[in-house]
Parts: sequence; structure tokens; C-alpha cells
Amino acid sequence: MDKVSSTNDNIIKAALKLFSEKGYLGATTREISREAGVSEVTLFRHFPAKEKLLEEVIGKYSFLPALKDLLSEIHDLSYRDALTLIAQRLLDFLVMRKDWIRIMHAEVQRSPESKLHGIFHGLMEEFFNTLAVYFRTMQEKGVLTDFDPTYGARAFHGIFFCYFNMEDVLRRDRYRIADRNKAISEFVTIFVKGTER
Amino acid sequence: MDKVSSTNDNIIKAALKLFSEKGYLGATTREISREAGVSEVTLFRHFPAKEKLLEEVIGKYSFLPALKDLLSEIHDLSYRDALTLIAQRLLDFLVMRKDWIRIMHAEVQRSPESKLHGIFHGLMEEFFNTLAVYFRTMQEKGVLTDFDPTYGARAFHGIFFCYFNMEDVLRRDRYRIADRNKAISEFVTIFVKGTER
Amino acid sequence: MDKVSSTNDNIIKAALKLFSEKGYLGATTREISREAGVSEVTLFRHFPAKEKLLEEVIGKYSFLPALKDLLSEIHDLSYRDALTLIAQRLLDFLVMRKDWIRIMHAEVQRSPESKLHGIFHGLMEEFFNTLAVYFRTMQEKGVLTDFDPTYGARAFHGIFFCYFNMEDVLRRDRYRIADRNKAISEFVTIFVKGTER
Amino acid sequence: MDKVSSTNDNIIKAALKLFSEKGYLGATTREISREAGVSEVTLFRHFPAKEKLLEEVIGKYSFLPALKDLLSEIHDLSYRDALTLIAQRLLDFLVMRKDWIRIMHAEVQRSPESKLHGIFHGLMEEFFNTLAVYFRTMQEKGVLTDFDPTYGARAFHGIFFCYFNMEDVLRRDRYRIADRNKAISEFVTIFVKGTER
DNA sequence: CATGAATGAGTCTTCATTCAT
DNA sequence: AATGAATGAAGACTCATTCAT
Repeated sequence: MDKVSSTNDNIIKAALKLFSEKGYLGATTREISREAGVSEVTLFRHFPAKEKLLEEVIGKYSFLPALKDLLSEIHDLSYRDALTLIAQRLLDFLVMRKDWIRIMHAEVQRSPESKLHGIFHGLMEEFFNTLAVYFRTMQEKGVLTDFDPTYGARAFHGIFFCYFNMEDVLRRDRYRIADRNKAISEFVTIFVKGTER
Repeated sequence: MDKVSSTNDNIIKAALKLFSEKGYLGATTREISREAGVSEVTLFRHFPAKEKLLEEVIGKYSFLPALKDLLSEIHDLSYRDALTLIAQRLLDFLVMRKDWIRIMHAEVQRSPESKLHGIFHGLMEEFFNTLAVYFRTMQEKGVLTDFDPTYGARAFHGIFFCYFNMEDVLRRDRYRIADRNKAISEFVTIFVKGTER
Repeated sequence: MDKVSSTNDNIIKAALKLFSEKGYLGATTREISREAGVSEVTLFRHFPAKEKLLEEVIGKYSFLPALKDLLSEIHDLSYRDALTLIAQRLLDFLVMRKDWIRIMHAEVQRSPESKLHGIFHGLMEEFFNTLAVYFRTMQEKGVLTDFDPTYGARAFHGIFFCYFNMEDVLRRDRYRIADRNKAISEFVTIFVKGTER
Repeated sequence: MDKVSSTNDNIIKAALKLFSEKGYLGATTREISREAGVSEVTLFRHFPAKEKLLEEVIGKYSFLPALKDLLSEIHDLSYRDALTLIAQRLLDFLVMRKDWIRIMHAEVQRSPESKLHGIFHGLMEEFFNTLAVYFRTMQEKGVLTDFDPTYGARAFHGIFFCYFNMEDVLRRDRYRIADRNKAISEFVTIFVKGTER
């Protein structure tokens, strides 16, 4: 990576971190530039305004590619194993993209008319649809009851997203893998039993 | 209500509204005072600093009382009806306290070391426990399987909280009662089937 | 004068001085506020932006009222005495409004699309017309040759304006009343002889 | 012309244009370098500071040589024809050096202690003297009355300079040759009649 | 108790200028 | 000689907060 794109990247990473820690308004361009190890002016040569930097940061990451891969992986698994894998990957993603997600949620609330809103809406919609397609397939195979697949997807997502969110917000450092497996197992058990024919 | 406490109240209400719309940093004391119909200085006579105003706003509302009442109401209902009622009340609360919730979530993220963190933690813990106690009772009655009641509570909460959150964030105005009953019914169906013996 | 309008006035006076000395861009809001003896923020509470302050400063002064008065004063004077009085008053005005004029000229050049352009254009047009009316009257009385009165007005103005401008720019402090009377006399002599029948 | 001096020239021309359009402070080195088609650093290699670039630009042009030539041309012309030619040449010069003149005037006002002041002073003084010499010669020939030749020169200059300035500032593009000849004729008529014996 | 006027500290942003290649 | 990248200093402007009435 050449110097330019490395500087660019450093700034985006610093912004990702600080936006997620302090919110868009709470993070100053001065802090961000220092965290990135460059001068404030350099930040502004790379991104013409703070707002554009936010857009860049948000545009940089998505979890849809990972999800597509996932669907091909679970074809041969049992329903329970499939859901377990999906849950694991979802939590992996949420943990990995923790900062990005925090920014997304905070800023979508703060300025509902912004571009972020559209991005966020699209992302969620696509996630729900993808999961719903899986549920419908399984219903057609006769494995599942005929609940509404979209609501199923939202319930599944809600359970894990709130779990992640709570752990992230409340325990922050004490996040442990053991807890996590227990949680996945408990949640999946309920969900499988609740949807299986 | 005398003039003093009415002014006080107006300020808190204005702050609640603006904090929830624009975040703590995004809402200026000037705006808040104007929304409350008083001068900026008056705001500062009532609350010595913006931070204190936030604390006051947050401390003002909780949903625990409503929950306690609820538990006595559902004794005689069937499991399904009980969950439906709980879900309805939870969503009612979330919608009614929408602003408060938004602030809580945003600010807990933004400043993890603040008092809000403790408040939020306690609130959630108590909510989960209360629900868990109900589940445990039902397990002891032999109605439910022996899932971990705390995780059950979290799953239940997660489903409805994320549903509310998504509706709130994405559709904002198009929030309709029909959708809501459909959602409650679908979610409860899955959850009941997933936890009943 | 109450405190508010005195502060307001101080700021305008300070701006007038500094804009005229250093130009619009050269004078900083910080300097202006210090010159006015107030904080920078106070300046911005009184004038929402530097640009508005400029407009206020420019809008504050004009020389048309003085000119109207003048025309009634010269009715009974000889042509030469009338021109001498007009020249004196014009120079008085130019000297008194020195700062204002400097700003006007500089800023009309710098941003031709601004409001100032219209103001300036109107002012000059009116000045020329008023003087032309006087010349036409005198032509009708048979006192003057039939030169184009508008061009006569512009010639008269040009002579004295450039004189003022040169003295102002080049000698600044050495401006003396003796020089001035000599100049007026010389210029008027040429102009009278050049236009009298 | 080699590459170096062409680059040098491009920069000076770009600076001339932008300084005259936006003033010294309003024109940024970035803009100037782009207008010149070189990088900003190149500009600074050629001129060690913005201030030096201004001096270079100003030093580049003068109208005295043209004036000297002129004086030899008018020997055989009538007084009226001579003044007409001088006026034409003066306006030609002013129009051609429009940018230069604008900068000169603006900057002499803005920073009275600078070198420009001296340059400007010298230039004007020499112009006035040259013209005054012509008037004195004509007085000695008995063609003109015995007005003070220096003031005559200033009156003549003032009339045409203000005419040019007003046209330049106010009509900018609508500058037409017909108007100009009318103006020259009117002004010269008055001036000739005003100074001829 | 309530307020209009005032402010120091800080915001984002732009400037002329230098460094490394 | 020429440049893309980088910067310290300074710009206009806004913030939460205090003073005098």
C-alpha cells in the first residue's frame, strides 16, 4: 500500500474508532487526525468535510458478502446446526464490526434524513430477506411450520442482536466465549423448537 | 402545579424531546430553553449544567412499576395470553417512552463511565429477572420446558425490542397498529411453541 | 443611547475603521471586536456574519441628503461661487466619509455581484443627475454653453474625486487646508471658463 | 522563450488576473498556481513568497514609456487634437493595464507602508510632470492661459481616470467605443475651452 | 425568579509554506 | 526543475456558561 492510501486508511480507522466511542459530534477532527498520526489539515485534504469522512467510514463495511457465503455453507447441515452456524457468524460479524454498527445506529437516530438511513434500511432489508429465503426453503421441505418467514428472520435477528448489544454495552471487557456458546445454544434451542414442524 | 415546578417541567420535557431527536451533544441549551419557552439563563438556574439536566431527564422515567403491576394481572391467563399481554405492554411502554429510550441508548454508548450506565444496567437486570421469575414459575407448574429462564427473558425482550427499534428508526411515521398485532401474534406463536413442554 | 445600541455602534465604527484600513478580507473579526472593546462572540451576536457587518457598515452612510440641501443653497450665488461651494462640500464629504468611500471602492471591485454594486451604482447615478440638473438649468438661463450636462457632471466629479483620492492615498497626513483652497480655485477656474458661454 | 521563463511568465499572468479580480488577499496561491497550470510548489520555487509575487507583478508594467513617445508625436498637432490623442492613449493604457491598475489601487490602500506606495507615487508624479511640461510649453507659446500646469495635469487626468474607473466598475462588459469617443470629445471640449487663452 | 448581554474555550475549515521524492 | 503530500497558524463561527440588572 502506498503512502497516500495508507494515510487515507489511517484516518478512516481513527474516525471509525472515535466516532464509535464518542459519536459523530463528540469526536473532533483534531482528535481524529491525532489518532491517525497526521495533522488536522491532512485530514481535510483527504476528506473535504467531516460529514464526508463519516460517509466514507460507513460506506467501507458491510456484512452482506459474508452472509451470501454463509447460505451456501449450510445446505448440508441439520436445521439446528445451520441456525447455530448462522448465529455464530452473525455474532462474529457484530463483534468484528462493533464500531461500525455503533456509529450506524447512533447516526441513523441522530439525523434521520441522511444518506445513512437509506444504507441502513437497505442492509437490514437484505439481511431479513436472505434469512427469510432460507426459512421458506425449509418450510417447503416440510421441516418447519408455516410461520411468516420474514417475522421469523426478524425474531432470530432480534434475539442475537440484543444479546450482542447488551453484552457490548454492559460488560464491554468481560465478554467471554463460554457465555457466548451457552447463549447461542439456549437461544437456538428455543428458536428451533418454536419453528420446527 | 406552581410556576417553579411548571418551568422545571417544561425544561425537562423540552430536553427530553431535543435530546432524543438530536442527541445530547446535538441539542444546544439555547434550543432547549427556547423549546421550553424560557430564557437560557433560567435553564441554568434550574439545572446547574447541561449534564445535570440529562441526568434529571433520564432519572424521571422507568418502566419497572408498570411491569410489577403486569405480573399480578397475568396470573389467571393462559401462557399464550400472558405473553401476548406482556408483549403489548412492553411495546406500549417502548412507544410511550420512545424518547427516553433513545436517549438512554445513545448516551450509554457515548459515555460508558457515566451514571447512566449503572441506571441502565440495573433497569435491564431487573426487567430480565422479573420476566425470568415468571418463566420459572411456569416451569415449576410443568407448563414449560426447562430452558434457562434468564436467556428466555432476554430472547423475548430482544425480539420485541428490535422490532420496536426497527419500526421506530425506519418507518417512523408509518407505524401501524395492524402490523403490530400481526407481529405480536407471529412472535408469540414462535416463542410459545419454543418454550412449551 | 442604551447599552445595546452603543455596543452595536462601537462594532460598526470599529469595522468601518478596520475595513477601510485593511480591506474586508484583511480585517479579522477578532481585530474588529477588540477595536470595539467587546468579545468576538458579542460581535457575532450582533451581526450574524462578517458579510452582514459589511453591509451594515456600507448602508450606514450616504452623501445624497447633503447634496439636496446644497442645491437649495446655491440658487442665489454666481456660477463660480456655486461651483466653489459644491466643490468644497464634495471634498468635505469625501474627507469625512473617507473610510466609507475606501471600503466602497475596494469591495465593489472585489465582488462585483454583491449588493454593494447596486448601492454604489445608484449613488453615483443620483449624484451625476443632480449635478446635471443644475447645469441644465444654467444652460437654459443662457449662462452656459450647450455641453452635455451629464458629461459635465462627470468631469467635475472626476477632477475632485481624483484630487481627493491622490491626497488621501499619497500624502495622508500632510493634508493641508491651504493646498486645498488653491486646488479648488484652480480647478474651478478651468471648469468655469470651460463651460461658460 | 525557454521553459523556465515561460513558467515564470504564466505565473505572473495568472497572478495579475487573480489579484485584480479578487484582490491580493482574496486570491490564493493555490488558485494562482492552477490558473498558471503549475503546481503550488513550483510557484514557490519561482517566487519565495506571495508578497514577492505581488511585487513582481506590479513591477512588470508601467505607462511612462508610452507617454514619452506620445509627447514627440503631438508636436505638430493642434491643441485640441493633441489633447484628444493624449486622452485616447491614456484610456487605451488604462484599459490595457486594467488589471494592473486595479491591483495597484487596491494594494496601495491596503498597505500604505509597502513598496508599492513609492512606486505608485513616483509614477503619478512623473505622469503629472510630463503633462505639466506640455502645458507650460503651450503657455509659453501664448496658446494657453496661465493656470498652474500641475493642477491642469491633475484635472485632465482626473476626468479621464474617473471616467475609465466608472465604466470599468459599473458597466464592465458594456464598454463601447462609441460612448468612448463621445466622452473624449465632450471632455476635451470643456478642457480646451477652459484652458485656451 | 427571570433575563438580555457578554464571554473563553473550542468547533470546523483554509491559508501560505515546506518536505521528500 | 517539478510535484503530491504534509503542516502550523490563523480564519469565521458556536458552544455552554456567567454577569448585571
